[in-house]
Amino acid sequence: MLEITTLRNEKPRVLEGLAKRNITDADQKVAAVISLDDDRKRLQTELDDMLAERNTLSKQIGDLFKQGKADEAKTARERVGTIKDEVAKLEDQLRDTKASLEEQLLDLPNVPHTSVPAGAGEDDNEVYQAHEGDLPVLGEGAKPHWELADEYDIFSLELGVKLTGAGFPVFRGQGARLQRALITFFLNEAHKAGYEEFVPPLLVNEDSARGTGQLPDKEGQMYHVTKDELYLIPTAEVPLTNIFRDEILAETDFPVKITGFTPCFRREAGSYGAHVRGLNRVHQFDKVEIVRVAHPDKSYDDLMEMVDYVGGLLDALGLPFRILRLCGGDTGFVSALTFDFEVWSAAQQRWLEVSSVSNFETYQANRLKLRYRDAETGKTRLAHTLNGSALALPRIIAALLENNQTEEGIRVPEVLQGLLGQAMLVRK
RNA sequence: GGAGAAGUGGCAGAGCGGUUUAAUGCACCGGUCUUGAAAACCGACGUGUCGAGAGGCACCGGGGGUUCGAAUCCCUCCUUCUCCGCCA
Repeated sequence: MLEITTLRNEKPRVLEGLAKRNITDADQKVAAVISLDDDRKRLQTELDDMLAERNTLSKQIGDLFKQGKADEAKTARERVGTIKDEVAKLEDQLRDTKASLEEQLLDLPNVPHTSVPAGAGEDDNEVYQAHEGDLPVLGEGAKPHWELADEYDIFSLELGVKLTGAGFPVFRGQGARLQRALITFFLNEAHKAGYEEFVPPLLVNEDSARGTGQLPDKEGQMYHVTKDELYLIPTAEVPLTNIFRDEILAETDFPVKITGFTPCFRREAGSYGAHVRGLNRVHQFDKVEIVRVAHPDKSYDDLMEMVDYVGGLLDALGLPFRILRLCGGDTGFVSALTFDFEVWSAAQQRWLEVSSVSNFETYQANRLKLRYRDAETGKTRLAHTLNGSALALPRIIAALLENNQTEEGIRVPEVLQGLLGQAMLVRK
């Protein structure tokens, strides 16, 4: 959620930014928010004045009774009676105003960073860095990962259908161990890079889903356990970031760097066909996430550090990848700047997104009430939140299987060999 | 799942219808004293909101109600603790 003071004080920047998201009526929307906020202030002041008078009179009534002046007390009491009606009326108006204010504020996405290019969709994203090396060229008979999965007993989608439904892969044998090796590798690296590891709950309450912005907008994305009013997390970002909900940090607490491995659950009814075959898009997948809470002056340094870190992971795995700076039309609603990481999937001959690293500036923090105390002024200010996948497993596995297939078997990246206990995946 | 108790400022802990704008202690911060530190003393010491400011208003687990007036009474939900049951 954007801050109203930002809308008021930095309106040109806000409008310019929203234009990059192709929001045509941003001007009216911002004006409407400000006008509602004016109403809110006016109502608040009127209400406060009423309450102040009521408080004074109530105190007087007490005194008058003590002094035995019952008549005067009665007059005052009548006056309070009329105030009460006023108060009720004002409270209703204020509640309604606040509700529509919030509704309209939620309708505004984050203001993109100045470096975000304008653009309509994914075709307008900018290649920020290419780490492609020489894209691997596969020989005759190279197979996509879903065929390799059968041949090598890596995972089974059919079994997942039997147990649960479409989009729930069942990893087995060396595939299951490969998965575990990747998780361990990612967590070990995060630990080395100074991220504190958490094992968070996989179900969160409504407040948490609201805090990171999944609610009310993206309700359909999450599995909802209605009996207990809980949501299965679509990403570890939700529990990890909500750790800091309603917190006030000291400047000395920065930098906050945490990580966690969780399964992620996404309902998104995707399209069908080659795009979603195999592990390309599933309802449940494993991911290691890194989250940061940053000082506003430092958050973009932190973002670039995260980008370098994620790139390092892909280098270590020997996967060709590129980094995209998302354009305004493709940048997520709550993000100010997002870098997507895509690995080359050699058999499918296409790029697969494996990570998204974003700075949300104060957009999430405003929702979360995540603040820090400015050491100089002693005032509280909203902190910046950032997160990134490091990394999402299924597409990494897809690329590893495809890119590393040989006549003899599938080569395991060196950094995983010790964890897996084998240097090659072998046919069943 | 059943029975009982409790949720107050960073922590501890009073207050149980109107001198509470929440006592007091500890912690933290500033100062005096000191070569330095400790101790002692003085001061400041929650969050949000409206206001240029003075100051006002709201918040005592969440929500609702009673009352001229609620931290205090009532209802409801949540959480924690104790006991019982079930259980990896």
